[in-house]
Amino acid sequence: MGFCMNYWLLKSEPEVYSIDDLKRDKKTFWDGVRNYQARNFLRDSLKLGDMVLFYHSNADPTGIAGFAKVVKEGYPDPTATDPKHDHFDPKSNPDNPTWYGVDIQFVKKAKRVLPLAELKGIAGLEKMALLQKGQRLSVQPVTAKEFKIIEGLL
DNA sequence: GCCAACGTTGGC
DNA sequence: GCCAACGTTGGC
Repeated sequence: MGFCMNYWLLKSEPEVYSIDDLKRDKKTFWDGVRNYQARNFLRDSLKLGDMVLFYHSNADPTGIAGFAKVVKEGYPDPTATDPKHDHFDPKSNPDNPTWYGVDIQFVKKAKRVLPLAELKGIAGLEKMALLQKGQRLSVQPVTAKEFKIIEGLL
């Protein structure tokens, strides 16, 4: 760890699950991702100790609300095969899981939500995945440089 | 609530 | 394999 730590951005609608919910729970299973590209990151790329920017989408304001870290690497998402669950996927097979999640732990709340509109104007973030046109992925890589710029503002 | 940008589905 | 129709995401 440390050596090859990576950084990520996870989006959540705060009305569904906010940074305050994570603060209360201390730790949560990041479930419900049903997009293959995001799934690949969760299953293959998020590693123990990686840092996470917790992003509030569909919110007022939308933006970076806090920090978390990965405390358990990808494992199958049981909500995908639970017919009673909102995130049930009738096509997924419990013997060959399609959908994965990770456990994240609360690190800290941002002093203030850093709004998307403000991120767009910060030097050094021009290439950030979040700011690229049409970027809707709910799990995105962040570079060390981008992470440090944002950390320095919060 | 609107709608652009994507992703997925399914007929052919 | 193409692509139109449909569903979802998410900023505004």
